[in-house]
Amino acid sequence: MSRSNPRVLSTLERAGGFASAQEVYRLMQREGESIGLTTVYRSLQSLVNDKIVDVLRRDDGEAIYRLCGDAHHHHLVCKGCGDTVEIEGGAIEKWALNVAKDHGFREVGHTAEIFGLCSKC
Amino acid sequence: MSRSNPRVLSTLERAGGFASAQEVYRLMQREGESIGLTTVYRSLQSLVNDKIVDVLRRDDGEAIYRLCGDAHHHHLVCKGCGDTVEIEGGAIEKWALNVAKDHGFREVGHTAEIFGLCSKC
DNA sequence: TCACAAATGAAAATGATTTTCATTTCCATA
DNA sequence: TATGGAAATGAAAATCATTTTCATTTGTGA
Ligand SMILES: [Zn+2]
Ligand SMILES: [Zn+2]
Ligand SMILES: [Zn+2]
Ligand SMILES: [Zn+2]
Repeated sequence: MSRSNPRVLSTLERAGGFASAQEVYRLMQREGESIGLTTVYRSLQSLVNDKIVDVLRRDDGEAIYRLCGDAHHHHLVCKGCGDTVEIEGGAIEKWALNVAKDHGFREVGHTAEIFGLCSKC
Repeated sequence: MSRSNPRVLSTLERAGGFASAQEVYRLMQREGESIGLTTVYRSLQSLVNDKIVDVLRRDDGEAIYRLCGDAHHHHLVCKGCGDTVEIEGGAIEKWALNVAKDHGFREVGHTAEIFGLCSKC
């Protein structure tokens, strides 16, 4: 296993929220950083192993990474215009933990998203 | 949009639990059915559109499909072995509705999934 | 300086999924 | 029954994220 290239972590921080390996790579290129795609993948994997970043999957299957420390939140998305509101998890956080615990699961995570039509649509 | 080939649904039933498109295809081949991989993919997509099957992602990103009861529910999935527990929404249903209403949204829906490591993993 | 391990990245390989497109199957209507 | 167009089919090619290979570079301690 190789160690993570610090510039990858720094770029993921700067990206804010979730970013895929490809996006991190493109972002670094755009900023003139010289790095190989392979190193981006290896670094992100390493950061996941070290539990410094979280990894999820987009609907299309692409892996997306995010700093674990980032404030956890969810989204309320308008199906019409795409407007998005960041919302606190609130009740759902406890619900997810309780359900998981009831079934003997550990290292628990969750995803949740609300969608509908906003007042303008 | 094409309609689902009924043999695909029948095979997915027989598979029990989750199966990927590739697995459904291999299973049909092994049973001597003549079908193209493309048709398997198209049929599964169509079944998802019609909400007859659920689709999730394995940790490696491969899409897996499964027959889904009509009742609205959520899933608790083991990241290790893929075991899945169907769970009632409970608290999350109200949470989603309330959050949406607070922001003036209507025609509200939501997605939620819990994942972790089961007691056997 | 030397030797050796770790890091790097270009290019090829992998593997799931999608797209293309020519062919076949259905089906309604004349 | 014949026929024309729509829908379904599937083989092959294309796509695209991710992994693997492997030769080269870099870092580090003796
Ligand atoms: Zn809107
Ligand atoms: Zn949450
Ligand atoms: Zn498990
Ligand atoms: Zn629900």
